[in-house]
Amino acid sequence: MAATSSSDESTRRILAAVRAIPPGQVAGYGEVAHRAGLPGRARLAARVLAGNGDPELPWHRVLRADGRIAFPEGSAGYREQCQRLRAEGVRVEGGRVKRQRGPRDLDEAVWGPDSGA
DNA sequence: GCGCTGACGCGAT
DNA sequence: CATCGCGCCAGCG
Repeated sequence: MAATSSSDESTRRILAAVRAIPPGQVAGYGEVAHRAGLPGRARLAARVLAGNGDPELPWHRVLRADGRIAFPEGSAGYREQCQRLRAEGVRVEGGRVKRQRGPRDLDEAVWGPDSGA
């Protein structure tokens, strides 16, 4: 068998982390990368999503650390991601994703109450 | 072999 | 809260 390239391995892990994101919930690129065992490789996660080929991959649940859509406003990807998130019950305002639960505890509220619990 | 760009992150201003 | 700059790695010309 072909040698398991670290890059492919990392890619596989990142995709798995993205698939692990439950509906109605979102995660940041850095968060996904961290879950994949690649802390600090947020850019790599983005690269993977950009080159993915899985229609079932919930890439739309992946946003920037600020909770903002990674795509430029008005872009096709932006609209699609925004629409998909709304379809899952995610509140999107001005390209910013806000959770439905209204806890103002940033530490707990940022990316999911059960994310790290 | 080299430099630029990019679905990023975080600290500082 | 918005903006700027630096650091990070990987693909591409």
